[in-house]
Amino acid sequence: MTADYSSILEYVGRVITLSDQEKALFTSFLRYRKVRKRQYIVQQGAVCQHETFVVKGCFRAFYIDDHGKEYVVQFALENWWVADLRSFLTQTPADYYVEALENSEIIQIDFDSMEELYRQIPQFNTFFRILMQRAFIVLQQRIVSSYSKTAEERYLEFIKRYPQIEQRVPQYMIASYLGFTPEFLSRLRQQQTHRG
Amino acid sequence: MTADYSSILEYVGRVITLSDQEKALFTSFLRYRKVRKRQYIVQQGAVCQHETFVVKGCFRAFYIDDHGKEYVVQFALENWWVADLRSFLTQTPADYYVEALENSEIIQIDFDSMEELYRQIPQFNTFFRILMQRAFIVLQQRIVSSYSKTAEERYLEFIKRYPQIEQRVPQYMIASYLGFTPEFLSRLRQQQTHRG
DNA sequence: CGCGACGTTGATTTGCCTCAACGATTGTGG
DNA sequence: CCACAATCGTTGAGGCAAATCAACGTCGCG
Repeated sequence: MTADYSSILEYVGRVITLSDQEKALFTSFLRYRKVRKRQYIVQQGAVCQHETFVVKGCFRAFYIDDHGKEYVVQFALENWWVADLRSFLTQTPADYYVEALENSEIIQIDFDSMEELYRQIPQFNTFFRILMQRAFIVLQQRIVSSYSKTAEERYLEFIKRYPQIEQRVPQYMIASYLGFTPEFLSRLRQQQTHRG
Repeated sequence: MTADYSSILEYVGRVITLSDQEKALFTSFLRYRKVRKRQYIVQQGAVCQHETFVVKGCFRAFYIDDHGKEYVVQFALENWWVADLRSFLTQTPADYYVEALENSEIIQIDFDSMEELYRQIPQFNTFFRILMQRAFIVLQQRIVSSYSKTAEERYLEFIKRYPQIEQRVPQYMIASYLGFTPEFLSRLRQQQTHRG
């Protein structure tokens, strides 16, 4: 299999600057993988072993509650990161599943390599600090949204912000991500077409 | 005014190790302030100038929508950080207000000092990376909670997790933080006492 | 071709909201 | 030190957004 790290190097390079030597060291910690649709890369109850960078394809992280109901926590497309972060950082059993929604190609780094990476190239602290700050801001906005807006407003906001996702994942997962039922999303969409 | 930086140094020291010289440099970037109850340290529409560490007292960050309705985004008690992070990082107008709920004492660092701090003591990248990772995890759990649990469950979870907050802030702010109305919280509490 | 996954539609229910009125407490200025 | 206003919590009646449950259509895939 050809491990092409150009995408992640480009992505990292937009935030921090690495020498050729550092790039080589960085990629030596990485593992390139292909996973098939419906395959899980994290399982609820098992320790999340890797941080995952999506090169190609699509994933969802989701939670299953006591009643067996699914809640989509996050989608991850090209150039996004996905993991059960709490599980990864504390090396304890995961709360979420992470599942491939398409045949995908990913780049992974495990816990020990991550520690080593921070030690050998401290700039990655800066990189992930900035990444986490951005992710935090988005999550905060999502919470305010979920309390201050109607289901319809959140749906319109979503398809405007992530038009690519809408095309690629089943509607019931989008409904779950937005915090309502697939039936209700169906009705929203029907109203849309009758009006617009 | 006596600027006592021991609380923040202890807090930082739990995550990274600093030499005495670095501690001195760090505190030279900081500013100690007292603020009175009802005072705003961030205003919607104005650039958020500082990251704020709470030494003593209590704050809330909140959003006001087009209809004038308030949404509490975050509480901050002793040893917590608070800011409008997006506004601070991008130096653009804030979405949130941050208001003191008690007479408080805080430690602040402004944007330029923050940049300088990262440059002169790179370990602070590690510090804030870890801080943001933890905050991210908590926010993700809050989103799942808001979709998977009833108002009552979220309330019970909240008073169990943050018993100190319940004692110190008005109920209508807690209701807002949890995403429902003060009237509904009142009814929940009435049921509680009739049952327990 | 047949089955399972997904989306749609209808009827009914419910969790929580809105609006309004009313105590209780706190704080403040005369 | 009292009167008055403002703030906060409570309670009731009625309403609505979204959920639930169930049935049915359809498409893609083995």
